Amino acid sequence: MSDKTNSLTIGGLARAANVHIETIRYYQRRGLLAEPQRPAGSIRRYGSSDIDRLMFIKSAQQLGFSLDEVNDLLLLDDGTHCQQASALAEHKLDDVREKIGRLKKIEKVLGDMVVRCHAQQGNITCPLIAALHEGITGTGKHHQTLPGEST
Amino acid sequence: MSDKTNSLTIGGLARAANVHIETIRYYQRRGLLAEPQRPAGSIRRYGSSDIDRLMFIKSAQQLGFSLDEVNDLLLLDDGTHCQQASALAEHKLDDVREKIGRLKKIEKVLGDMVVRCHAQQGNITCPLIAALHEGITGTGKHHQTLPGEST
DNA sequence: GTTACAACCGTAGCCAGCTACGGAGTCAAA
DNA sequence: TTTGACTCCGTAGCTGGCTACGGTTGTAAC
Repeated sequence: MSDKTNSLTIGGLARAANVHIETIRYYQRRGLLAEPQRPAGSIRRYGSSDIDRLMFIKSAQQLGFSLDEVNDLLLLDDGTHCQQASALAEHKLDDVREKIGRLKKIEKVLGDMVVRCHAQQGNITCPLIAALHEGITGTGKHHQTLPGEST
Repeated sequence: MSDKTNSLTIGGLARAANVHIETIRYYQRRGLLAEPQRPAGSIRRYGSSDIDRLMFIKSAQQLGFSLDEVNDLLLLDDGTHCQQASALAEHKLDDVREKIGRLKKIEKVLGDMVVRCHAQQGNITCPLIAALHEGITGTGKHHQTLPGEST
């Protein structure tokens, strides 16, 4: 898991991978990143493989994978499990497309409201406020009992 | 704020508005919903205006407004502040469009990866895993120090 | 050898939006 | 009048991904 030049301190690793020290610790606690042995009362040292791994994690996160999902991807890290890896990606792609779909519905509703507001400038009843009272339909999932659902 | 028929208990209001009792309490603590007076050692009663208000909140939430933003909208609830209200909606519309844009970039990257995985079935190095190692660019905001940023 | 900066480590806090718990009080029906 | 369901209220916990704190130990430069 580590190369021959494990010379970085945790601070050096953080700078090299452009993450916070506490993020590294957090990933170690989550099991995403190994904690190197401490050589007899000394401090831990890190190498370029740790930088790579952090970059991998960050890349996957940018694509919308949660840390749990990143963990799954890391298990397929040897590159010989292409089917499983692409299945994860396809699943994520579905998620992303569903989110886009919901956001587009929201975009339409909001856009229509704004247009109506601009058209009715001066009118006493605001179409936007009125619409909120009447209830919005068709913006996708009910948010009722679905916390963590972000727009 | 309340009509003549304040007859609902909090449980009845929750059923009528299709929210959890604890959600109502939470909104009261947040100041989104008034707490009716308790008539001398009795329990609180709610009316249809409270149902309306809950529906308003839920509608706005479905459009992606945070509870703080919903609070702002509720201040414009008399319908005579159409400009301010539509300004909030336009701002939200910008947010939504930005999110759509970022998700579309992610969709493209993920989609390309999946296609390449399917094309290279059997190859030893998985294109997806390789891409994650090489780093992803152009998927929008850096997630570095931006928690709460959801895909 | 001292000083100042890092690393280590466990634990607590942050954000939003709830959700749960527990003990006490209230209400309505039998 | 008792029973059982409901309300009240404060407070704690949950999710995910960090971020911060504070006391102790290690390290490197002068």
